[in-house]
Amino acid sequence: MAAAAERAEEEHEEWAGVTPDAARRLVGAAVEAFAERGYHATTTRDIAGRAGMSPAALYIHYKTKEELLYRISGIGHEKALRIMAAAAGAEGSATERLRDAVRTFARWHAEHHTTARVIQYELQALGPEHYAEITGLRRRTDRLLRQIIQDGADSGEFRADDVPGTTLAVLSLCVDVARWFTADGPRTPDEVGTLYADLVLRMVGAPDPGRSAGTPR
Amino acid sequence: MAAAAERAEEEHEEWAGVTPDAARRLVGAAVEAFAERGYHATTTRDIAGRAGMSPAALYIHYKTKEELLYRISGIGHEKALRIMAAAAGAEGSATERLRDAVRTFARWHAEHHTTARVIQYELQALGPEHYAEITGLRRRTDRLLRQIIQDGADSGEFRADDVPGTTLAVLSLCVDVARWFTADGPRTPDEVGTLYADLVLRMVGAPDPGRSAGTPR
DNA sequence: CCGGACCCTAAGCGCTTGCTCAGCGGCGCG
DNA sequence: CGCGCCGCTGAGCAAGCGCTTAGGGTCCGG
Repeated sequence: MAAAAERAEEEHEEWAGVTPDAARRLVGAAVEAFAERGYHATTTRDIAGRAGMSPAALYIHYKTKEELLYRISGIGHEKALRIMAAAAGAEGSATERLRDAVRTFARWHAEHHTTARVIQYELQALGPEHYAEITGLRRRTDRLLRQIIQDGADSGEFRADDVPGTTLAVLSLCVDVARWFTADGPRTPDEVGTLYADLVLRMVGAPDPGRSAGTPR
Repeated sequence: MAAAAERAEEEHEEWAGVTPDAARRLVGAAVEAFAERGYHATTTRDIAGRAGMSPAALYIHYKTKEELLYRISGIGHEKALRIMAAAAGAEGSATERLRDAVRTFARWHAEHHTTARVIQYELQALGPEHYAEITGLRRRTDRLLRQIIQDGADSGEFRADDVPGTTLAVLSLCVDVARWFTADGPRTPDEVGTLYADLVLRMVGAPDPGRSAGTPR
């Protein structure tokens, strides 16, 4: 029991904004459980147990199990949106911004693959109005990425005939990292990020730097 | 041939190998339900109801609900493997084989997105030994694709420093089609296949054939 | 007419689920 | 010290779950 509680708590303090302490422990425990077995296969007893408390304690901090998922999804998608926004709003060419966007976005999905798995693959378990709200966040992320690719296509840096389709593919690539990534795999989150950034830049037909011909920094 | 009955079940033609008729109807109903709500959120009563029979009838044809998922996963992954094998075993350059592999593999995931969603995203609900068996099929699919990319890298057609990583990314791209594709979206399965084939060929740095209306740098 | 093989159903069993509620213990404050 | 507050628990409820069982309708060879 105590071991389970400690393990839940040693997780990243990505939930630092959640108070009080018991509510935060519950979020951490729920993310772990949802990522492992999926929302519907996880019981409230399991979540409470991992957080080191009785099943009834969960309902002091959250009205329902679905509200827990909603809180997790909200925080996670807001974080993902901020990452994309930081890259999209930076100075630099479309190539530089796209590289940064894919690198950081894919890296986050690898590093926080448990959280990412929950927020990307358990969405359908949300109630209709919560689902709609979260979908709005995703659409904003999508628009930011699409604008980068559109900019590159307009300026001639990229060769993308189908900007929405290419955007979809890039986003799909990054998101799906959460499905296959494991901490004990051969790649670090950093490596996944740079690999994916390289692959995507070639996918959009960006000029190839540093490979055969050196480019001025 | 019971033409009328078969036409009524035309949605589920891909399960033609499943007999008797009631067992096939159950498979079709289960795929539909699993794809919509997920394995754990689907009840045996729902499956039986969609198939037009009582809950108890399910257990005449399948020992458990998990066995239904196992049958579905087996048939689906064997089909996916055959598609990949056909492309990998064809005559032609690595470029031609990769284009064909991605085009047909991605197209199948779009056209049969309900089945694909179940077999790719509900795997964890299988029991350990069934899971291991299905994972073996996936590994064979992976190897076939990796060999194509390796061939292209060896012959100099592709520029892929990280062959396993690139293989993972390509497979991930195609599989994830099942997650976002819907029949009422703007793209047909055929269009998804050709778009993805183009994107992947550029991703591996294949020489650019007479491109359409691209804007040369 | 029989008698069993084959499919199917109505009813329901044992269990787990999400969630509730009366009450308890330790803390801060008067 | 006494008292209220609040986070929490033990016990448990109604509902729904996967799955079982006893039996009924239909067809067929005899």
